[in-house]
Amino acid sequence: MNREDPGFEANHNHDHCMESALSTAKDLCRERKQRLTPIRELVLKLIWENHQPMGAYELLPALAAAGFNSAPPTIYRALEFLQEQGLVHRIASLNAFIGCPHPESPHRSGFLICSGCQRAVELDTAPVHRALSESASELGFKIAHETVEVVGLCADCQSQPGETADA
Amino acid sequence: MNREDPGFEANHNHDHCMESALSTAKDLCRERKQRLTPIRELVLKLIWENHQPMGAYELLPALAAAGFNSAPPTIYRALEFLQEQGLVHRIASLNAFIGCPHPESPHRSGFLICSGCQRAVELDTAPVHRALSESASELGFKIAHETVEVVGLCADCQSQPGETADA
DNA sequence: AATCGCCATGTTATACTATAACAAACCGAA
DNA sequence: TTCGGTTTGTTATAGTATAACATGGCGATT
Ligand SMILES: [Zn+2]
Ligand SMILES: [Zn+2]
Ligand SMILES: [Zn+2]
Ligand SMILES: [Zn+2]
Repeated sequence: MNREDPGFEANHNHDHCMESALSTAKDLCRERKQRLTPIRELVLKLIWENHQPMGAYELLPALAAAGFNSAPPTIYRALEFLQEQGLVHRIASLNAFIGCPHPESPHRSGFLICSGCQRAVELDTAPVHRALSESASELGFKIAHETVEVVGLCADCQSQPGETADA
Repeated sequence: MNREDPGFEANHNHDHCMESALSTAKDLCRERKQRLTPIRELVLKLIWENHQPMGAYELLPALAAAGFNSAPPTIYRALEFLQEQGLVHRIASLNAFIGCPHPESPHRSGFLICSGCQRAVELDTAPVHRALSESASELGFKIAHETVEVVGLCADCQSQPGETADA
């Protein structure tokens, strides 16, 4: 546990990062008496391998290649399970799914999404949540769920020529 | 201009609210030399009439009823125009569109969405933006666009029996 | 070990959301 | 009036997600 979130750093140890996420997932599912079946584990692995938001249909070919059925319900069921366990999050503005770097406890999620390199990192949403809570409570609104997805350019991509900060 | 944003108040003057939005839209388009054609105006009217986020395909029948072609491109083109002019916003987490209460100038948008009555109100996102900017700048991330969509229960719906704050 | 029931997966079909591509009509400026 | 760009019509298709029911595997209980 307590893995590092590599953020937008391109040169972190990908393999370690992924293995660590999978191992944490196994531990958590065992603790919770949930079944991390081969399909579910494979989907989680694929998401971490790519290390960027992945569309459901992008994942299907790899499922087929691994010998599983690859009709849409297969992948959506796996994604549903992984989301319920907090192992992946859905990014609504991209129709895509990404691994959660700290699935041990449920939490509000928010993302910075780089339009240059397509990577996304999970934000600490506490400050955003405080701001939202304040606005909401003025209206007597009771928050149940927050979607916070910010598109822009990461530090690396800002220094690449040709990248502009358009969404 | 300077219309009131009725927020979650159920008993505001709907007709006035809608007429005002349409009249503002006409003014803005004239100023900008953009053409608020009958289809575009009708789509905007339908969105304001319902006064809640509307899916593209929910709007199509009314287009057909008004004698227009009602194939999907018709509605998406109108919505694209209205978004470009800032007259409507898209809510990604709902795949839906809603009228903007202050389209005079471009702005970041954010929404509180009531899961009880399906209404949505546009937030003042300045405080949220400050919080996001701070988090982003720590990572050297340059923000281009923010999606902020908060689901919960409005004050009215909290007092209705049977409503819970689940998203 | 056998049984039972639940959960997971397979399979087919379909709903829902959005865009591509090209033709025809319209509209406004020169 | 003519021209050229914009808007709309039309057909087709891409992309995202779920319904519904059958089948199979796994694990708890006996
Ligand atoms: Zn997370
Ligand atoms: Zn980047
Ligand atoms: Zn707005
Ligand atoms: Zn409400």
